[in-house]
Amino acid sequence: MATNISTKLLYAFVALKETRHFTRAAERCHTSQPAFSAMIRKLEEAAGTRLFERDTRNVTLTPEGKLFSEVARSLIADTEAAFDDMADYVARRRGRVSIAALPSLAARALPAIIAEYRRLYPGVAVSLHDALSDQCLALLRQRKADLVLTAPGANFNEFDSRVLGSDPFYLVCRRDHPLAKKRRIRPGDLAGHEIVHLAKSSSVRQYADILLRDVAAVHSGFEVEHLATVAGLVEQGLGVSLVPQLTLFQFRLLDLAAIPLASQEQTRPILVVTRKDETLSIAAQGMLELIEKHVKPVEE
Amino acid sequence: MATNISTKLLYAFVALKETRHFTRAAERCHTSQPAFSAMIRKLEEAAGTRLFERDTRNVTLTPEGKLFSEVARSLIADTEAAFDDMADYVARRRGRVSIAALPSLAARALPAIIAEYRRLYPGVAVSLHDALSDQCLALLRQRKADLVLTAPGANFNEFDSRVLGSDPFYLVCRRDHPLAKKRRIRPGDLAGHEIVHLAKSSSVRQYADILLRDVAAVHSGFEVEHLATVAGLVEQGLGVSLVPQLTLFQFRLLDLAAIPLASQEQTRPILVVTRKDETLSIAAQGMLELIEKHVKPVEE
DNA sequence: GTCAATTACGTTCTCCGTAAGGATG
DNA sequence: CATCCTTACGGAGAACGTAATTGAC
Repeated sequence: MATNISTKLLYAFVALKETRHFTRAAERCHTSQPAFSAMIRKLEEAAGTRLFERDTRNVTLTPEGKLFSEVARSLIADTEAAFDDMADYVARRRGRVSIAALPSLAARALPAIIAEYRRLYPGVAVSLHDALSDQCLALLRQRKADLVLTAPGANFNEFDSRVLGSDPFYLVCRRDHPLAKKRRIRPGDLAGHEIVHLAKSSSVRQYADILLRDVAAVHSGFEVEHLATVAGLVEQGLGVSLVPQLTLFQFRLLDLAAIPLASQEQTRPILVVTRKDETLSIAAQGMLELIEKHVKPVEE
Repeated sequence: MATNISTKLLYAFVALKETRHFTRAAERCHTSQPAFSAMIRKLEEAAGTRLFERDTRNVTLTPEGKLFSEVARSLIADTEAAFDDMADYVARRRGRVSIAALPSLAARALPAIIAEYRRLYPGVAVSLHDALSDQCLALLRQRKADLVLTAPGANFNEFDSRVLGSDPFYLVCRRDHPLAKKRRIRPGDLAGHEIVHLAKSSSVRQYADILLRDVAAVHSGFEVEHLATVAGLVEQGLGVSLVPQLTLFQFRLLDLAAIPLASQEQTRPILVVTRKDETLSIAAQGMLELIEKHVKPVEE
């Protein structure tokens, strides 16, 4: 029933239709003339009727050949379009990639990566969501994001995740603060100091809380949403804060001191999270490679 | 460049997409599982990328596979539609055939043939033009007719023509006319009788003129367009006429006498005329076969 | 007699099926 | 350890190219 038709036969048909000459059509198809005859014969068998009327002198389309002629053109065009499209996606001349990332990553690390990506693959549409971890994962679940950059949290079993790098914590304080003179900070050093906190929903806060678990720090009473606000409060001497390296740009703007924590274990891992058992699109793979290229050197 | 893609590969793709299982998809394609794997591999090579992500447990579409999936469906559908259409034309479930014929043929012989054709092939659109010979040939030239039934005339070299049968001439007259008692008429018998003529543009007239070339017949002064008018005039005793057998029905309606001419050579050949070096459509071939089946027995 | 499509025929190559291999849960 | 996709391999059939044949002008 389902006769097997190959594009080769369609190309042969079009070549013969246009040349009206077996020998020349065979040349155009890079094949010998008898082989070409066989292809036409095979196509005619599939069609169930002669498509060309021919003798040794003339080759003309039959009425059925004329009917087939119109459709053959569009079959070829559609097939070529399909594979050309596919080649565009493979070459990242077309496509789409959507990233969701923590605000700290979205603001600082990602823009340069995205800029390079767009330079390499201008045809691919890139979208970026900056959101807190839970919302990033929700976007991933809803397929509104392909890649998520975040720090570890609860319920990551649902996804695939890989460590991209780790983001060490720093103490930030005024340059005239007593702790500003230290080269390294241990959590215990913070005992008795007022701490400006981010909201509990932020991943930075969750890691900071772990760091401060056994420390008698004084809560400043400030618990704000944005790092820029933390920076403003710290600059006014209203407290110090613990933030990851990737957010330091916010504090450097105000000429605050940033001192690394002594313990290297006290870092916030940065993960790339994807949906489980699903392949990244080629566009997204390219983005991931670029992210790894940029982030890895920062870590080591 | 032009990669050769066969429908077989597209069917394999769809089968695997729907079953998500190589072994079952292979069964659906009536092939062994390794052969099926090879087909998928070949399609992926043509696409330039993996279309399925698979391990021993799961088979899922890649993002590129999803893209291809949509287009594969329509490629298959278009190809099937093309060949199904062709099968319809071959089986004369669809198509078109246009006949142009002399009025005498169109009125009497053809309706029954066309009726049978429509019964056999109800899907084929049949059109019929009744016109004089020159106009029939003009329709053929303009491709508004596929088949012409007419009598020989000038400039038939432009076309292909075949004799279908021959239409012997009859004398028609009132039953009380002196000639009505004869069993056979020779042209000479008409000497002195008034003749009712068709217009000179008709093929009947042209053959009648040849028959009367050497006869001192009296022109009645009537030269009319339609056979029905000839019949009316003859019925009123205003003359006799010479007409081919196929037109006699017009005269029998009025209970007139019709006597065959003695000389069998004095017949009007009936030709089927087609365009030179062009194939008849399958629909038209069927019509021609039916015409030959009906006309041949009349002749012999 | 020449040009061109078809047929004949031997070779090559692709495709297929069986059987073994390997990965995964 | 059972499932199932892949690789290996040998054989069958298709496709191809060269050469001979047929046919039309």
